Amino acid sequence: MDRRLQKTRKAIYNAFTELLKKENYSRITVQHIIDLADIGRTTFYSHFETKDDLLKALCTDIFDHVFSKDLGKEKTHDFSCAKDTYSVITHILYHLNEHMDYLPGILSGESGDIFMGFFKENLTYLFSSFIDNAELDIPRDYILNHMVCDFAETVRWWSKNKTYSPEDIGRFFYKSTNICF
Amino acid sequence: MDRRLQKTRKAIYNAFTELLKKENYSRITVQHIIDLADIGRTTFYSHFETKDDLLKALCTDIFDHVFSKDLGKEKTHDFSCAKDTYSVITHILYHLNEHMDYLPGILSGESGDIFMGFFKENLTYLFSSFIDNAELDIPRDYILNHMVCDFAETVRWWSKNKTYSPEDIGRFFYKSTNICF
DNA sequence: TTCAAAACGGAACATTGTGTTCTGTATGTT
DNA sequence: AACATACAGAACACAATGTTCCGTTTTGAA
Repeated sequence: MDRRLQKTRKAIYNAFTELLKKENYSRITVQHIIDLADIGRTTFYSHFETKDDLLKALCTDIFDHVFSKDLGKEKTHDFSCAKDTYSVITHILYHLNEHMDYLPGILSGESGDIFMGFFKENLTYLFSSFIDNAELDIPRDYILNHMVCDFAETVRWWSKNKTYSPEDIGRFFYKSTNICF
Repeated sequence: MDRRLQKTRKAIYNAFTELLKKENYSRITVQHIIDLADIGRTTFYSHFETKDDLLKALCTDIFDHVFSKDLGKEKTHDFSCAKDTYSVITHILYHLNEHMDYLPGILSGESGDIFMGFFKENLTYLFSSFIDNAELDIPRDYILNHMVCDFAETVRWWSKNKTYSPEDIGRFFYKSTNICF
């Protein structure tokens, strides 16, 4: 409720994402964030325990926005219908696109693992409903991991080839991943 | 030529891989390596500039062994023949299996990026010959990245599910990647 | 066998980044 | 206005890195 809390929290977020546009997560120090956000050292550590903690909070925000908001009201979707599957994927890509300017700064090193952990967790939940009818001689877990990593790596590739639209990327992914779709 | 050089170098390597079996790369300090290898601090830094430098040297060793040794004499292979492609993949998996006990310690964080960088570089070179005949409406670069990441992530998955044989993993990969094979 | 070059060991050091603690000030809520 | 708390700033302890200096041991060649 205290405006000060939200104000400094936002200042930290802005400084963090701003720095991520120019530099990789691992090269950013807490001091950089503090300086750019123009706050005291104590203040930062009263909001976040560590730099990783800040990153996790940012990831939570991103994926709450990307997944729950859209996919929550998509209960009507019929995942056995290829068109709906495609539209869900494109929707996710659209929302990720909003964060694309600072995503490359996260997608490497330990921070990449943290981000991908959140991403895969959400994707696993989403994709697991797609393959319950599969009866291949390949472990279900392998297939699920395969699809999730495939999509996640597609996004990583996209972050390095930003000329493409969400629709393009969705199509690339959809066409190259034949299994269970 | 100096036996001391090779002796301490081997001691460092052994200590490093031994520590990687129990702990992630990022948690291992130079001091740990020094202690286990039973060498002086100065000695370590006369061999390797940094901890990352040591990792890169290890990666070079691994992939020189995995790729060049086997794939060098496989010039006879006809990559348009599916059977040969499969055998090449299985061969790579066989050799990677020799390092599987300490691979999980590498495959996370910054060290994972470094390892994957070497791995993907080799895979890209290998796979690029597979898809020159493709005329899809998807960027060639995307497809190549797709296949490389697919295989790399398969190995990563394998490192967490060690109950499977190289043949199993080769089959999983081969069956789930339809494109260009 | 001798001897110079080198590799090694050990201790100390500067540096960087982290996370904590303290004290005093400023701000928001009631 | 008054109380609570969020903030600023400086100082601190701690951990890990990479360097420097100096003395000792080993190696390979003369």
